[in-house]
Amino acid sequence: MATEIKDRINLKEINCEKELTLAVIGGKWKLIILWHLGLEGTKRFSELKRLIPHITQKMLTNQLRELEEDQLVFRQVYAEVPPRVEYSLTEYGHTLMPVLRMMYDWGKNYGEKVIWKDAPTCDR
Amino acid sequence: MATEIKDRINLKEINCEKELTLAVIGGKWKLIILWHLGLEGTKRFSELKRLIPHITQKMLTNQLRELEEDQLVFRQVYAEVPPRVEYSLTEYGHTLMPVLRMMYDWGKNYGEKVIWKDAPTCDR
DNA sequence: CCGTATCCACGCTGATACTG
DNA sequence: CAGTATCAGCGTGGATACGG
Repeated sequence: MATEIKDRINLKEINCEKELTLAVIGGKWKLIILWHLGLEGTKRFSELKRLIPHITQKMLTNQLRELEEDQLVFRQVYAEVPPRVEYSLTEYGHTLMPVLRMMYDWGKNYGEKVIWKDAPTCDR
Repeated sequence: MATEIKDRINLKEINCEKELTLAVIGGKWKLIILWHLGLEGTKRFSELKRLIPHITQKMLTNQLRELEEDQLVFRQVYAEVPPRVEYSLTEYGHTLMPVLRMMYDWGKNYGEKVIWKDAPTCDR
């Protein structure tokens, strides 16, 4: 059974609304998932799996379910054989993109200036 | 012994620079700490402890150490009795504030529109 | 006042195998 | 193809006690 959204977020004992944001995007794989869906639009489950090689099937399902509960991701199931499921950002999900872009920029600069000279790069 | 910054961040297996940002601010108490230091300036250890009631001494120390290693927080020790230690944002730490403010705004709206009518409020 | 050290519980995550 | 189910490890964080 999927976790109730309030429960999952209450567990984090939110001190401030920033932490709500963190609770929602803080999952280990959520940023990449949101990034792909935001920039490239609708993706099938298997496409996401291929785009994020290191993720396990279990975690991809898990993270997508939570994002769906949090109303950032829309899940479209087609009653076909073989089954087809497509994921996309909800309207509200799109409002996160400026935040992610800012995090991207800051992280990029931080990597270059503070951590590595050869920071890892992701397609943008 | 404090964890080496690269080690701690490498453990997260960064896929993209956004996740670097997340690795740096993702600690359970780091957002509130950064927020207080960013808006209100220099704080003593005991002041932070009072401002963040639920945090344990161990975690406050821990989170501050990591923020210091990540070069976001500056730690000033005064050789006095009783000892006095003051924390403040580094110059680089200040560059995070726009990101935090954006997260604050998004989280606030998200709380109001999606989760609760009566979202928790933090001083701003 | 500002920490460190130790112990421990819990939840997140991964590996693996199975199903409609 | 797109999932569930189960089991196990390990890191994160909390409680508590002690130290300079």
